[in-house]
Amino acid sequence: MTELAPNKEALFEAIAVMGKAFASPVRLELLDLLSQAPRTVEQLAQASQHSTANTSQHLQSLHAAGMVTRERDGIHVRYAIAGDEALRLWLALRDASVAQLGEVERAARDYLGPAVETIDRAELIARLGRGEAILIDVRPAEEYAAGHIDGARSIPLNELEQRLAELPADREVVAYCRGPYCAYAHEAVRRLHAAGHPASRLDHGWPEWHLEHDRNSKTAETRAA
Amino acid sequence: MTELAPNKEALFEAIAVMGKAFASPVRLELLDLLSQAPRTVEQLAQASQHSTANTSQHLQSLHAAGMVTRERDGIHVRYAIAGDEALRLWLALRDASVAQLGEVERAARDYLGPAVETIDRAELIARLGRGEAILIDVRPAEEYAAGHIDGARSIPLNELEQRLAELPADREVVAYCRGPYCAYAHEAVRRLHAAGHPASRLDHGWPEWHLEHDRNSKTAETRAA
DNA sequence: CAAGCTATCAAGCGATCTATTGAATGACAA
DNA sequence: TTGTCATTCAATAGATCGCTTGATAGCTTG
Repeated sequence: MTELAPNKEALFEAIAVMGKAFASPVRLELLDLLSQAPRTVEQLAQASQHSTANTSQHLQSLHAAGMVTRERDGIHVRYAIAGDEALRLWLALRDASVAQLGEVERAARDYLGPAVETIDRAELIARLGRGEAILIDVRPAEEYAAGHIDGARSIPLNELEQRLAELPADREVVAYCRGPYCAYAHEAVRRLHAAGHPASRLDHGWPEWHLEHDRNSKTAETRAA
Repeated sequence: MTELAPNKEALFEAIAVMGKAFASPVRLELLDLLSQAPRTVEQLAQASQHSTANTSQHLQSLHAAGMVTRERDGIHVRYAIAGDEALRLWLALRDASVAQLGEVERAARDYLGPAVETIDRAELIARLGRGEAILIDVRPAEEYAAGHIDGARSIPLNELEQRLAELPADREVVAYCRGPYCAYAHEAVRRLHAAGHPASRLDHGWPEWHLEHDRNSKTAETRAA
């Protein structure tokens, strides 16, 4: 057979750089945090419970793999996910893991606690249209500020009990958070039920919604560029 | 803030198992080979120029990550890509690498040689419909046997010169191979030009075509299941 | 310009990964 | 049963990775 492989290895080696980015739980956690909102190294270090130096090192791997962008902001360096393509890839890996590895699903179930009533995108839109429900974002306020579903109101999980009065008693509350494997919305629905308030959970988090909903506008952007 | 992270790590750790599968050039090469056709350990070891034991070890990582399936075939063990989801993920990672890392693209260009005329899916269908072109698959015969574009004829690259007579001189030849980063089709077009035959290259390989083309039937399958 | 803070760099140690070697398992055929 | 061959298991050295510590560079404020 004709020999056609002088540096085929180089090709796979280059792709493996990106693969390595996904090979560490720490980096995946950082990526997950960044898929909610841009953050500084310090914030990420604190959120992930690692030293600043170590966090910085992992962020550099992710940067080398093209998964995140880096930007000086005064005295800080702010990292963000590299774009919708990178976000899509991360979500695809996560979903593939869940689909193909049973372990992931078991780990998720242990972590999320008892099942709560869940509705999907179409059902949410229908209920909002009929004025039957109100939508709340139970993530931390900074993440809401960095991007949220149109029409949602920010009630971080740790403020939920004190702010129950803000929620009209006659309408169902739909809660969403970081994604299908984030426990915030599950927990919020359980607490609302405990307080006697009708509630359910949206099966998408902000990143999933963003990719799905802004697909048209984004592809238009890409086309223009 | 309410503490909600007893074993959140377990979740990322489980996802990282799949990530690790993509962290080694050797595993990526095996995955690439398997995305063309199922193969035994021995065949894979020979194709990738590694020892049998080493190849087997890497295949087990891929299996643990849920990326490949394993099946006894008499005295052999035949590995195959785990399904369209796994194939989709591999292609997504590869394409994302190419899009985001400049290095990959440079490595690819070095490897592929001078540019050749390339047409896309729609153009191929149009030309085939008008009877202007014939489509050839220049991959090894086993890969053609494991799956090929409907209507293509198998002419492995190393048999091309001897079989020029089979090609009608009045029709353009369109060649395809393993994918956009495989050199076979590029080389085939150059050789056909050298022999005075009009030729061009399809911008998709068999895996891409398969995912795109069989999408409808496959989602129907999934829905039925 | 000096102080104070954030992020990165550099070096080092332990843990993990990779490829090799040789032995063990499992299927087939005589 | 015995021999043979493909594959896997087990053990090992060498390389790489991951986290820590201490030093350095960059920006901002006084």
